[in-house]
Amino acid sequence: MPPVFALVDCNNFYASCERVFTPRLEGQPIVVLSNNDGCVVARSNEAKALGIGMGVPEFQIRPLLRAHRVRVFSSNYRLYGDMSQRVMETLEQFCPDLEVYSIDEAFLSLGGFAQRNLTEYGRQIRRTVKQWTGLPVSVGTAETKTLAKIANRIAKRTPDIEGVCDLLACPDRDTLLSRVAVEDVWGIGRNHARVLNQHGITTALQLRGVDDQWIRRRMGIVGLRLVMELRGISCLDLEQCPAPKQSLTCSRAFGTLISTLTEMEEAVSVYTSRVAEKLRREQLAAMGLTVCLTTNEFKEGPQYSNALTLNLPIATDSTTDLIRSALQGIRAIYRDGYRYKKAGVMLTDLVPSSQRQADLFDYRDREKSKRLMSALDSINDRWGAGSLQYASSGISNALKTQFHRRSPAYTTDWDALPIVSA
DNA sequence: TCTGGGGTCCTAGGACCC
DNA sequence: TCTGGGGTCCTAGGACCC
Repeated sequence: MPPVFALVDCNNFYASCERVFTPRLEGQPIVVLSNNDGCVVARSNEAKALGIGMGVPEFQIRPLLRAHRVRVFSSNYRLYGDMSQRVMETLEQFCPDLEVYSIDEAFLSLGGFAQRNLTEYGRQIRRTVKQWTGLPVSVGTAETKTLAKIANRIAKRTPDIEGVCDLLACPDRDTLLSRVAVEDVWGIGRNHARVLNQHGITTALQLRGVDDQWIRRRMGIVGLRLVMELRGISCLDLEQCPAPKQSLTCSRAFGTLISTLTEMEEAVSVYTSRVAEKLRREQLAAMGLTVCLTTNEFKEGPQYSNALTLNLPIATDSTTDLIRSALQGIRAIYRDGYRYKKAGVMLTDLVPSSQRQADLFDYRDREKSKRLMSALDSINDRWGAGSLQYASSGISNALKTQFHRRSPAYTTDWDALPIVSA
């Protein structure tokens, strides 16, 4: 049975999530900003039409935002995460073979649905997701994941096909591929696009026709696989059970610059607590910990950035242990005389927490630590992140990430339920 | 004044071993 | 004093994704 993939992708996901709970914003330009209200991370179609680019710093487009009365939101990841889960649960009803590829997209394996009219099936998916979650999605189908991505892109950009494109049923595939720029192909980033353009390859159609040896030399095995996928030979399978995580990170830019070790220690302590929570949620323990810090690269003045990796004596998921190591690390690389913009903590060499190796010299009471951590997690889960925290995390507000324009947690907080009035 | 955060995979080169 | 080839593992850096 030849493979058939569908890619279902939410349109302008974060912006659409905001709109679901504020329907009068339908037709209005919306943007959603990153942490600290720094950059644009999502745009409604109306905002895109104003020429607002992805990743643009907010302060650069402030006059434009004001002139066109663009609605601006800080990012609200709890809301988006919850909405994402609802979309995925809806998709599962249509096809149990589903790979959640990112927060706003999923691949479905429709090999067994080949006799069906896939365009019609896609429309049904689209209608149902819209009805059950309020979110608009686009559907692209083809015989490989890479082509399904392209089909989805076509579905989004062609107004008269109602958000669904089945490339298998398109008689003029070559024409369609000739209209897709090579940098818009999944897996082609800025650098590869530049090299390909230099060799006269500017469209997906041209990329499909390149010489195997040439692409292997230029872009390695990844490039060759990509070209095969464009030719309709499936090389990327559906990955239903996500591979266990290899690393977990918490890093943030500060609300304001930091220039004391005490503040830096507080920040690192907070970030370590966050990443330790993630670690326990994944039921993993870490054997490696990396701390890093950096000054503001966009600013004049002395620059410094550094990172240090520590090997932990035993695999651990205890916030206490991890903070101790992280502080040791940050003290080693901290230098006076700089104004720091950002710091981060990464956990590596992750192992399942159930099969942690016991250490001969590990005399601490593991059970006690486990009970402490689960108490900590349930309190913070119930009362909000950071309700209970370590003294080393301090109480200073300077470090707080800023979200001046955040929408309520409509779906995950009883106090923030939207109010319907007659 | 103001520029995000969190991941994965591949490759080349060096160290080391037999 | 001369001299080979192959394998594995690790790391850093580059490229990509959302």
